[in-house]
Amino acid sequence: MATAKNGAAAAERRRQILDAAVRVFARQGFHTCRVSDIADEAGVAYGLVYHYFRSKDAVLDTLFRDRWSLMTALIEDVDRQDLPVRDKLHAITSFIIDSYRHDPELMKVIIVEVTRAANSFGQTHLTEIRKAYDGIATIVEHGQAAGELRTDITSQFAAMAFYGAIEQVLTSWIFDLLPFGEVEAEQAKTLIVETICGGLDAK
Amino acid sequence: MATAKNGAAAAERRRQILDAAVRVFARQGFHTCRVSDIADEAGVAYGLVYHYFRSKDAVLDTLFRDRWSLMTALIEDVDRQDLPVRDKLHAITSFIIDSYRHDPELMKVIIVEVTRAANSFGQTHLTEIRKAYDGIATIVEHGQAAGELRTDITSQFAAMAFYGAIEQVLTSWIFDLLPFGEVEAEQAKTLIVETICGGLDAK
DNA sequence: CCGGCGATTGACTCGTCAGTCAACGACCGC
DNA sequence: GCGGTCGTTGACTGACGAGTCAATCGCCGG
Repeated sequence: MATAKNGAAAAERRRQILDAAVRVFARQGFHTCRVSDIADEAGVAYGLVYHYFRSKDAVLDTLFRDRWSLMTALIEDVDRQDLPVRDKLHAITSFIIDSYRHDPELMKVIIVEVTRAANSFGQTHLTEIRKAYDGIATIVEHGQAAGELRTDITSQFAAMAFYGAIEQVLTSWIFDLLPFGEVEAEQAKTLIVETICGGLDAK
Repeated sequence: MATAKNGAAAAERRRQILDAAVRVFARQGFHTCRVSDIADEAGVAYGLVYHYFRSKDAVLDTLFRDRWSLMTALIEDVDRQDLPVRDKLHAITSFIIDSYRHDPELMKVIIVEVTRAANSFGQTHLTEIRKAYDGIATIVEHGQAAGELRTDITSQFAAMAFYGAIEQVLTSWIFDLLPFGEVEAEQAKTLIVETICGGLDAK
């Protein structure tokens, strides 16, 4: 029967395939890799991938959803706290950058294959992606209401600029356009918030 | 022989195919469309696409290079002028947004299929893309040297934040996350520069 | 008119994979 | 140790689409 042990083993196998998929997608890209590459990387038979996932797409869907839901949850959570806007935005930036530091391959896949691929996969997840933007916009609105942020820049717009800056920095790390390390990661957190809130103008 | 008339006719045919490709890529995406879709859209035979282009990739390459080279040229040109940094950044923002206003489908293709698809096509054009980032960074450096911009934010970083903000706004238009029109386009130009230079903080 | 050359056509080839499925194996309860 | 269930295997199929190429067209110079 489907005992707890069986369930755990199944979850482990599933994880094994997902982890392999992350490595393969990061290395070769979703479109360029074959399902057999994932199976080989995971050390399982081709058909087993289809035992755990409906299709190749479903594997990427799972990777994206599992991770993205954490982010939207965090955004909502942060907004509920009683903090200065800067701290809220810093918390979001930290979360994203730490996600990258912790698992660069997974973040590469999510950004390159989903978030930035709004034509193919992003289209499917547009609602979820939008949810993150909207959450950030809400935070900005609260900051505006509290008099912390200027009101002549719409919250939707500010959210796009903020998120766009973060994603561009991650992308520049992913493709080695800017150097990445512990130091750079910490600096980036401050710099992004500082740029967006403080602006580039000399004082 | 290859007379001037023949040459002109050939250029026209080539253009015809390129224009069709823009429409098809914008509608269906590069990976999802077939070469026959481009041929059908252009009203020519399948094989003719291969008479004018080495491969399907070459069509997209051409579209990207033709447009992107204009942008890097503009960036270099703007930097040579004696203007306040804000005006320089405004000029770049204007150019990109006007490009979108003038030919949204072409810009959609370039952003979605190349710039934001650094894994597949972007990889091929990484050098050209980088050239634009570097050009913006140079402008920031000159602004810093002139005392117009703060120096505690590195120019590379500032360039990423600036470009990232622009691209995110375009992306939000492309996928109908924000409304687009003449008014929004003009507002966006000011807002992007204002956000990046002035910052979101209330004064 | 004719010969020739480049433009144009579209049926065909050929490789590539996503997804299927029939068979095999390991484990468990009885 | 027997039967059954579910995890696992990997060869196979069917669809699809990029790129080829031999045949046709139409223009132009002689």
